[in-house]
Amino acid sequence: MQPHPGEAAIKVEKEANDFTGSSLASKLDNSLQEHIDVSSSTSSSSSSEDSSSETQDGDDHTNGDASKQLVLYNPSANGKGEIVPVPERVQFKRPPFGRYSGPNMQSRVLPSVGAFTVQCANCFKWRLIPTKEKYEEIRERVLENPFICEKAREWRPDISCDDPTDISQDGSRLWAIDKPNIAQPPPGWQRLLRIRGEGSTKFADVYYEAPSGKRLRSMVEIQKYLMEHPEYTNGVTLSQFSFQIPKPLQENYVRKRPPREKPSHDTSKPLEPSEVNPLAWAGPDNITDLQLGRPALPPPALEAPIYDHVPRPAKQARRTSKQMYSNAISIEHKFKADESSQSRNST
DNA sequence: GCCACCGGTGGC
DNA sequence: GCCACCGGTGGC
Repeated sequence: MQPHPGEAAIKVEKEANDFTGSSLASKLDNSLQEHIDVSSSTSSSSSSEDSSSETQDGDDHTNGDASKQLVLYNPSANGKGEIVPVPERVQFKRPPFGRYSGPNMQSRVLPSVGAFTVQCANCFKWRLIPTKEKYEEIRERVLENPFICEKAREWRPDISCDDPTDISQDGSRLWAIDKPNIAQPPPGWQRLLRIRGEGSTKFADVYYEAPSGKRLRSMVEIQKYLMEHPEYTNGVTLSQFSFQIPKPLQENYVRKRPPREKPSHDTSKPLEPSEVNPLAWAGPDNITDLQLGRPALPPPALEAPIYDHVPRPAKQARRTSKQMYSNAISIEHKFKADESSQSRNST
């Protein structure tokens, strides 16, 4: 398969009302959505906003009621007012598979999150956020304090809702919806998001890098670390950490878990025809919850489900007796977002 | 030996 | 289905 070269990415989007505290969700009926845009590789000069006809969907109202959305953006060098979406298209040659691409593949996979974007609550256009820090700051309060274009004046003096969107979901990137209101990491700490490759069992991983450089991957580890390092604990509390990961818009980006072992092979209840829903077969379950308020993406997503049996050659021996379902998509892109490389330059 | 990354489980 | 957690492993 050979997806289009310049389109390793996709936009991801979905309601954010599924983050744990559903309380929040309920309170904002206009689901906010954040997006994470991971630049993938490949060509395409993803100009910041090709409002080309391609997929005119990310821009404006990606979602009728989407009010705020965030996308991850890698500020690369500039980070000032200049917004270069997807700066580093690390020309990595798409490793066959993640890290198994051989010794010389530059740095593993791809860096990381390509851009941080937030959708204006008023005009619905996307505004690239210059730095991860700024993005985190905005994200921390999106719910109570929706983002609007005017706020971008902080780094782009003349920006307004009249300006075209900074970036559109043109299929050149992978988009993911971030969770709202995630606390900013404590001073000295970094919250890192690593996007996994397509077909993995999870979309991403969050790590916190402590002031000491130690990386922690769960609340349990954080807690333990804090206890063992009182020197970094000044006012740091667990509430400042969140391991919530964004959701990819691309359906099937993440491999689904096979149904759990049914305990009792239940045959007791014959299915009613209606339950079977003979028509259902046609319904690829994509689309489902991402109603973008528009016809659906021209889907790069459609090329996803390819059931070839090449489940990422990883730790093969690791399988239990369950089967291996693999809908490993032949991924075209193996990117990895990486914020760790981001330098702060906002303030 | 370390660690980044991936897989998978258990609980809800 | 999602989330939290963490074991294992390959690569360095």
